[in-house]
Amino acid sequence: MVCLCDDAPGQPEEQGRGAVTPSDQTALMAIGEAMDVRPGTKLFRQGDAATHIYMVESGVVRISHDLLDGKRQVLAFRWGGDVFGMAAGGRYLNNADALDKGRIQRFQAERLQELLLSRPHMQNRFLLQATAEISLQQHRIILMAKYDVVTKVVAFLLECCGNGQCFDPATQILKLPMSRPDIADYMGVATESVSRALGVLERRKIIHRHDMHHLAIDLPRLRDCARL
Amino acid sequence: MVCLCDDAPGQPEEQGRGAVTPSDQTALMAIGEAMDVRPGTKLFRQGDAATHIYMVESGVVRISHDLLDGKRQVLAFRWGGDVFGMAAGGRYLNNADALDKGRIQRFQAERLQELLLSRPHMQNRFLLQATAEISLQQHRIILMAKYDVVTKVVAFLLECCGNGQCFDPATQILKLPMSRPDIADYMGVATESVSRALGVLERRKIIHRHDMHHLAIDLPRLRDCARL
DNA sequence: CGAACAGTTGAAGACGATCAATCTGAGTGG
DNA sequence: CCACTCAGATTGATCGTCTTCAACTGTTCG
Repeated sequence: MVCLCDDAPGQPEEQGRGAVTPSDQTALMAIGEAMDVRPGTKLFRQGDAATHIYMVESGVVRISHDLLDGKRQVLAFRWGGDVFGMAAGGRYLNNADALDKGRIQRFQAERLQELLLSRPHMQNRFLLQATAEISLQQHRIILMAKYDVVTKVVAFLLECCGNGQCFDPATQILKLPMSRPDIADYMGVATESVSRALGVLERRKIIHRHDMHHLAIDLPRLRDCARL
Repeated sequence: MVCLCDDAPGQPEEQGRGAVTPSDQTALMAIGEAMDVRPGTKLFRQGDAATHIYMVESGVVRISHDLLDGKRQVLAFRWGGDVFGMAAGGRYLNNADALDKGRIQRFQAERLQELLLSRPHMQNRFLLQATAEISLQQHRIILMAKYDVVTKVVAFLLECCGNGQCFDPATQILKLPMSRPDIADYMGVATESVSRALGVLERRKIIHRHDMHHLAIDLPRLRDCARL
C-alpha cells in the first residue's frame, strides 16, 4: 500500500494512488527496470541481499515469511501501484512471489536512495506512505488480536473489494488470485477455518461461491457485518 | 522505535539509538517544545487533530486504540529515544498516555515537515526508521498469529529487557512500568492468561516475581525458550 | 480414465477466554 | 502500629472457539 511521489506538495491527488508529475515519473523510469512475471515467479527470498525496491504495475504479489517450525505467515498482498521490498538491514526479511501474470518495476536500492535524497518532496511521499503503511499494519494487529475467524475473513474480502484489480462493482464478482492456504496464512487461521467462514457467509446470503476463485458479493451487507 | 537523524549519511552510529550531529540536533531543538509528564498524562486521544510529532526523552508512553465494543488494543510502548504521533490522515488514530514520570519533546507537524524537506538526509533517517518500524510490526503480526500465550509473554519480556531503561543486567531485575491489563492488551490475550504465563515461567525457574512490577530474569534461559 | 491436489465438511481435542473466588499490597484512618 | 479498604493480581473451574485429524468431493492434468 505504498505509492510513489510527486514534486510539488499540497497538490490534489487525481486518483486514489496519488498523482505523479512527469519529472518524477521520468526520473523514476530512468532508473527502473521492468520485469514480466507469471504465477509462481519468485521475486526474492528472505535472507537475500536487499538490492532492489519493487513496484507492482499489474498483477498480485504475495509477501510472506517462513518460520523455523515450517509455518508460514503471509504479511501482505501487493496490488497495482504498491511498493515492496524496503528492507532496513540490507537483507530481505520476507519472501515475495507473484501470484498472477503481471508486470513489476524494480529499482536499484542505492540509485533510488540517491534519487530520493535529490528530491525531498518525492522522499516525503515515501515517508508519508510508510506512515500510512504503519497505520494499516496496526489495523491488522487489531484484527488478528481481537476478532473471530468470520470477521477476519470479512475484513479480508473487504480489503480485496477495495481493489479495482479484482472486484468488479458492476457484476459484484470478486476474483481471488490466491489459494485458501494463502488467505488462511494471511489472517493467521487454519485453512479449514477459512472454508467454514465462507460457508457461514454463504448461508447468510452475504456471498455466493461461484467457484473457488470467484465470489459474488453483497457488498453493503458484507460491510455492515464487519463492525470494525 | 523511531529515532532521529543525522546530517552525513554513512557515518557510524555511536549508540544503538543513532547519532545526532549538532546541526540536526540544534535544528530540531529550535522547533521543539519540552513537556514534563507524570503517570496518567494524556498526550493525545484518537480522533484529535494531529498537530504534533512526539519524542520520548525519558519515561514510557503507551500507544493504544479503543474499539467500538469497548475493547482496547495496546499497539506499542515507547521508550527513551522513540518517536510517535506520526499520523497520515491529519488525525491521530491512537491514544498516547504516559505511564511513568518523564520528559517528552514535541514538534509542530508543519515545522518538522519543513525541516525534513530542507534536510534530505535527516528525512532519510526518518524514512529508514519508518521501514524499520514496519519490520517490527511484521514481527508482531507473526507473534500474534502463530504463537501461544507463554511465547507471547516471553517475547514481551525480551522486548522489555532490550531497554536499558527498565532492565538492569547487573541485578537481572526487570522493572515493568505497565499494568497486567496493559501487557495483556499489548499481546492480545486476557489479563488472566498473562498471570498464568508468568506462573508457568516462574515454575520453570526462568523468572521470579519479586513483586508485581519487578521480575528477576534468567535472560539466557528466557532467550532460548523463545524459539523465534 | 485414474491420480493428485485443492477445497470442503465432520468429529474430536486443546487452548485460551470468561466468570468467580481468593490473594496481595498500598494507602487510610483509628 | 494495626485493622480496614480497595484495586490489582492471581488462581480455579467452566465453557466456547478454533485447530487438528480424517474423510470426502470435485477439478485438473497426465
